[in-house]
Amino acid sequence: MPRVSDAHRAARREQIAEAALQVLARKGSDASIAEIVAECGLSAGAIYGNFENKADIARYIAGRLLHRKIGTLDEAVSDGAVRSPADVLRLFMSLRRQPSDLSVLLQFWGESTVDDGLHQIMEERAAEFRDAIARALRPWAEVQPEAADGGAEALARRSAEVCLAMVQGWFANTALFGWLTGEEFLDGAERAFRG
Amino acid sequence: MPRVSDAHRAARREQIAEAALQVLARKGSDASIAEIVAECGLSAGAIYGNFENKADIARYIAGRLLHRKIGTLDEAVSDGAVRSPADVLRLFMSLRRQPSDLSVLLQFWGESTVDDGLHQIMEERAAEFRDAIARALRPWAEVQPEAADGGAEALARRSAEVCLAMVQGWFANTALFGWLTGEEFLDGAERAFRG
DNA sequence: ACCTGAACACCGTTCAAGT
DNA sequence: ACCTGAACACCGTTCAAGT
Repeated sequence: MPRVSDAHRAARREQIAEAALQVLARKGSDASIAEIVAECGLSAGAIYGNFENKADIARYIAGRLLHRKIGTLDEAVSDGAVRSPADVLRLFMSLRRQPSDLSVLLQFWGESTVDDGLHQIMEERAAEFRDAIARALRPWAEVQPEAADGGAEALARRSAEVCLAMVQGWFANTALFGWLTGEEFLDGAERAFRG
Repeated sequence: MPRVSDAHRAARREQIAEAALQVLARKGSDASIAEIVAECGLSAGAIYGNFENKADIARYIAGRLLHRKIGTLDEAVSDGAVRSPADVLRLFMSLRRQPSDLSVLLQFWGESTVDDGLHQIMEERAAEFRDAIARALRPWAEVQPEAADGGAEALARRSAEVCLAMVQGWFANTALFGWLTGEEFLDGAERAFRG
């Protein structure tokens, strides 16, 4: 009878991950299992019955965190309107987002450079995110003069890679320094790269 | 006689920091004092005689790491030539740089969201870096039509903020995914934001 | 004055004993 | 079947004893 057990297990994992996310946002790499135990109301043993180890909890959270962001973007551009890279970024940056999520995302970037399992998850999610942006840019790419020879897909993809890198920059800059709103960043980029 | 002692102390700190940088690049947050001890050839006690604690070593390394990058940029633009934001970024990205430094920098970003002392160092260095870019952009800003009414300094500063955020994005994207060379990123940005 | 390394408190992980 | 929490190995930090 794995039905009940699976649902129970999924709920427990979610309960533990939610608690761990809170503690990570507060303490970062100083987050201890003892604190996660206190936050989720279970025991140390229960955590290790549901996750392989501490790094495994981070991997689970990373997958969920990025998945939500991507879904929200896909939904917002599903009307198929013509949107320039700046338009798509403006749309994405205007979506509601928790500042503490940004902190945890930056912690995951740092961990990724050293934890192969986490790195693989980040790469998968980044590829999904890039593809979502490329889909959103497709109508715009079709009407660009330099893509007349059938290169619209390549242009959309390359532009999506650039957009993703810019989102990363805006995330890092916002989480660390808070110098620029999304508007200011994009307006500034348009002025600086106008040509 | 603090002369000999100070020089000795500075050399010891450098020796320990250099060893810690190697271990951080390999192990990230799993780096242990025992490994740093093995790498630098001293004892645990010697480390705590020269640094307050493990986080203090990271702060010391962070200060040095970013300081070198800024100095190199300042030197490269000291001729005062007119350079657009894309030119300045192209110049900076072409400067030699260790990939392992990028990994450690990303780890520091993650830690910064949770370690106030490290965060303060990152903010100071980022402000220096932004000011260096703004100085490099000043000749360009002077000849922009929209800055005719004396707003050249404000334009240079705002553009420098945008450039720094883009460098952050390129660092993160390169360290994590390696999708784009500096050239491809800048060319793509010019095409995407041409207007 | 500076260094060593055993000692201490704490953390991640396990597993025998409970329900 | 799942949970508990004491027990273990290991890590960051200290400090008495060495030179």
